[in-house]
Amino acid sequence: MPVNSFDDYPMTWRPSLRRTGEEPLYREIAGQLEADIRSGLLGPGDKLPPQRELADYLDVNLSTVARAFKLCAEKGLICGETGRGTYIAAGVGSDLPMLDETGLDRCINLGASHPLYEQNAYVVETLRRLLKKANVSAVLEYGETAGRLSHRRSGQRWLEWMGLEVPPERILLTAGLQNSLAVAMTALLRSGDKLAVSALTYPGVKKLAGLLGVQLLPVPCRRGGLDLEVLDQLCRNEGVRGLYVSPDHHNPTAATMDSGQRAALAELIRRRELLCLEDGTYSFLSPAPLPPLAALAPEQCVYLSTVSNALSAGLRIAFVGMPPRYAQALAGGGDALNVMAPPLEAEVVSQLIDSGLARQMVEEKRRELRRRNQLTERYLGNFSLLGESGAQFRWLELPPGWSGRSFEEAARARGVQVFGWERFAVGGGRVTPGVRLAISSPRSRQELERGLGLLRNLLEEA
Amino acid sequence: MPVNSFDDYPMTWRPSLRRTGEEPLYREIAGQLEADIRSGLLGPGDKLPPQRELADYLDVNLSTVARAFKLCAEKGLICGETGRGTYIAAGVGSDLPMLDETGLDRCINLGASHPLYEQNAYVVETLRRLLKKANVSAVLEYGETAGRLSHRRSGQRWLEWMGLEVPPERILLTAGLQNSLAVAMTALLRSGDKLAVSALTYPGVKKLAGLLGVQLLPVPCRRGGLDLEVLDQLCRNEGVRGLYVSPDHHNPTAATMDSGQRAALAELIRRRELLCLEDGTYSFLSPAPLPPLAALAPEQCVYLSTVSNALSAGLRIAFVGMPPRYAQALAGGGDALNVMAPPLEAEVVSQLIDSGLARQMVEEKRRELRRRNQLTERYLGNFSLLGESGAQFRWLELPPGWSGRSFEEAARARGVQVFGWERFAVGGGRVTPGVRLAISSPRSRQELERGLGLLRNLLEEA
DNA sequence: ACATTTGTTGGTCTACATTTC
DNA sequence: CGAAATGTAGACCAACAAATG
Repeated sequence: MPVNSFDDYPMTWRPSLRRTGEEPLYREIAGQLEADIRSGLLGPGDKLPPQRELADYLDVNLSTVARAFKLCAEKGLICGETGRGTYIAAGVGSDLPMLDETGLDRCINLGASHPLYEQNAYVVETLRRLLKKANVSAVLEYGETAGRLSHRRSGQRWLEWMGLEVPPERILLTAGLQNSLAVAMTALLRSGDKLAVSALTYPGVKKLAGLLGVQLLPVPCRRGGLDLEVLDQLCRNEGVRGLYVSPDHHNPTAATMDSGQRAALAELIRRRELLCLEDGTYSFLSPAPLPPLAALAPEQCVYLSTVSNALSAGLRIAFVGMPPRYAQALAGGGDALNVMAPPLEAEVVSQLIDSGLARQMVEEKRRELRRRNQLTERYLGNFSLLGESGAQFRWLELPPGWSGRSFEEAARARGVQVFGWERFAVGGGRVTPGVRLAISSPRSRQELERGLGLLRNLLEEA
Repeated sequence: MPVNSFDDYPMTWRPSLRRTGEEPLYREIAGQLEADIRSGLLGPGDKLPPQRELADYLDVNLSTVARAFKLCAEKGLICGETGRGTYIAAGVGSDLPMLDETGLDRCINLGASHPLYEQNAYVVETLRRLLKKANVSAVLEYGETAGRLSHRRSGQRWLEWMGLEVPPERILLTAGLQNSLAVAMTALLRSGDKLAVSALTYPGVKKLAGLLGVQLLPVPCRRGGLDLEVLDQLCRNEGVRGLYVSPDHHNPTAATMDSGQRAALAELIRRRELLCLEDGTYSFLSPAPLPPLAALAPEQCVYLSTVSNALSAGLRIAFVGMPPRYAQALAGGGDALNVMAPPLEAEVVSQLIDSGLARQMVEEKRRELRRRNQLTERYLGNFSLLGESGAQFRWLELPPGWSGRSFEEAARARGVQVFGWERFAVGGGRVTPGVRLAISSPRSRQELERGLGLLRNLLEEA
C-alpha cells in the first residue's frame, strides 16, 4: 500500500524513520517516540495511533511496533490498555527532582514535603553525648551489611512500635525510605516485571520503576483504599508480581485504610501470592496505628519504615522488616546498593530509640501537626479537603475547571508552591484532579497560614 | 525425531520439562537451568549443549532456547561465546556478601578488604569540633540531591587532588563507591545492556550487574592493562555500551596502568563513544597519580571516587565527577536511589578536606601501607606477587596445581582467610589462578606477619 | 450478545558473525 | 583458507484477552 493513502487520514502521530541502517527498526521507532514525548510534541493524555495502523503506515510488522512501544512503556512514558489504545502517561514532564526548590526563594513551600525540623535539636544533643564516649571510632569501622546487631535490635523496637513483630535477623538497615525502596525493587523485581500501585503514588516509586524497567499498573483509589476488584483482575490477567502500598497516610492523598480494607487487601495478597512492598513512612503519625499489612500477611510483605520524617530528615536510616522468603535477596540488594547504611547515623538513631527520645520527638511532631491541620481545616474546610487531621500533608480536590498543573501555576504566581496530581499520576490517570499541600514544610505556622490564605483566595475567586 | 535417539548421545545437560501448561516454554527452560546451577548439578566452567542440539532434544525452536539462555546470561549464571559454546560462569557459587566475616573469629583476615582504621581518630575529632558550632542542626535538613554546594566544592578539591578538574555543578555526592556504582549503572544502563570489564573485577560490579540484568563481558588483562584488541572487537560486534575500569591499583590484581595504556584506552573510548565508569577508589595510594581516564576522555568518563578507603570506612561518601552529557541522568539516579547522601557524613568529609586533615590521614595510611607491603614482599617475594608496593592489597599468582578455591580452603584450614580469583571472575574466566591478599585488613603488622608466614609455609610445602 | 478494535506475548524464521577444525 | 559449528538478534506470525459499541 503506498504511503500516500495515509496523507488525508487522521493519525495523531506520524513518525518518519530515517533508517540509517545502523539502528534496528524497533529501536528507531522507540527513540523517535521518546524524543517526541520529551520535546513536548506529544503531551500527557494524547492518544497514539493503534499499533496495527502504525505498522501499516511504517510498513513494518505489528510486533515491531509493539516492541518499540514496550520499550517506552517500561520507561513509564506511555501506557497501553488492551481494547482502548495507547496513551502518553499523565505524569510525563512532571517528574522533577524530589527536593528541587530552585527559584522558590520568595515562595511559600507547600510543595516538596519536609518533616518538621525543630526536633533536630534532640539529634544534635544525642550526637554530642555519643561523642563523649571513648570507643566511638569503632562505629566508623565496617560491620555487617544488614546493620550491627545492636542497631537491628533498636529497629526491632521501632517496628514493634509500628505494630510489627520481627526478629533482628530479619531486619535490614538502609539509607532511608527511597533507598529501601530501591533495594527492595532491585532485589525482588526484574526489568519487565509488573507492580501494581495506586493511581496516585509517591513519585519516588515512579522514578525507580522508570530506571529499572519495572512497569507500574495503576489501581484506582476507592474511599481511601484500593479497588480490589481491579487489582484482582490485574493479577489474573496481567501477571502482576507485586504491589506497592502505603496504608497509613498515603502519599499524596493522606488517606488511611480502615481495618476492613486492610483485611480484604491482605486476603488478596495471600490468595494471589503477591509480593507486597508496604510503605510505613507516615505510620508514626497515628497515636494508635492500625496493624500494618505486614502483620496480616506476614509471609508476603516487606515493611519499609524510615525515620527521616518521624525523627530527622538528616538521619538517612530506614528499617526494613523482611519476610523469611525474601530476607536473603533483600540483604543481597542492600549489599549491592550500599554495602552498609551510614553507621554514624544508624548509631544515633539507635540511641534515640533506646533512650526514649524518639517517642518524645514523635509526640512533639504530632502535637505541632495537629495544630497545623486545624489551621488548614479552618482555611480550606469548605473545600474538598481530604486526609486525616494528624497528617503531614493534605489533599485538596480541585473544583471543576482546574487541572493540577494549571492550579499549580496559578498558586505559584501568587507565591505558593503546591504539587498537582500529575506529579503523582501513574498511567493514564483517570482521577479527580487535586493538589497536595505539604503543611509541615513551612518553617512556621504563620507562614503556613499565609500560604493557606493565598490558596483560599485563589479558590474563592475562580 | 523421537527423543530416544538422544539416549546414547552425550549431552552434558538434559533438562526435563514438566510442561505444567502455565509457564511459557522459555521460562521453564531458564528456570530449570538456574535451579540446576544453583543446586550445584552444573558447576563453574561446565559446558552446556549447543542451543541447536538442546532445541532438537526438547523439540522446541532454537530461538526459544536462545531466549532461555539469555535470561540466565543476564543474571550472570552462564556466558555464551559465539563459535565456542555456552559455559557456566566461573564465579557461580563464590558471590558472598562483601563484608561476610561470620566464623572468621580465629582467622587472620586477608580476605575482605578493610581500610586502615587508626585514622578514624581524626574523624571523631572533626565531628567533635563540628558539634561545637551553634548551627549544626541545619546540616540535618533536606538539601540539594546532588549535595550542598559547600560539599560539592570540597569534592572539587578532592577530585583535583586525584588529577581531575570538574566544576561543582558536575559533582554528585553519593553514599560510597558501591552506591555510586549503583547510581551510575541504574541511571546510564538498562537491562540487557552490555558492559565490558576486566576478566577479574571488583565483585560489587558483578552483584549490581546481576540484579540489573546488565551483561558483563570480560576483557583479558594484559600487563596491567586491558587487551584493547579484544575490547575493540567487543565494541564492533557485541554492541558494548560501556566499560567499567579501574586504572589505579585495580581490584583485585593491584595493577596500575601506565601512561601509554591510559592514552590508548582513552583513544578507544573516544573512538567507540563508550560510556566509561572509572573507579578511582585507590588512586589516593599513589603520591603522584597518573592522570585518570576522565581527564583524557572527559566527554565519556564518569569518575567515581570514594573516601571510605582514603579517610574512613564509616564515612559513606563518594564524589562522582560527571561529564556534561550524563550529568542530568546521574543526578536523577542519585535522587532515585538515595534522595541525598548522608549529610552529616558529607559535612565531616567536607571539613576533613578543607582543613587539610584529609591529606594528613592519607599520608599516614601511605606510610603504614608501605611498611606492610615491605613485609609482604619479604615473606612472599619469591613467589609471583603482583601489584605495587603502595597497595592496599596484593595479588598472589598460584603455582600450578592450585585453584583459587582450593588454596582458599587450604589457607583457611591454617587460619588465614584469602579470596580466590573465582570471586572476581567474570564470564568463563580463562585467567591464571591467583588469590587476593588484603594486607591492610589485619589490625596490626604483627598479625599480618603471622598470616604471611602461614601462607608462605603453605606454598613451600605444596 | 456478539463482532470489532486493540494491546500483549509466546514461539518461529532468517541473517549474520565468530570460532574451530 | 574455507566449511561447519555455534551463539546473537531483529523481524514476523498467530493466538489471546480485554474493551468497545
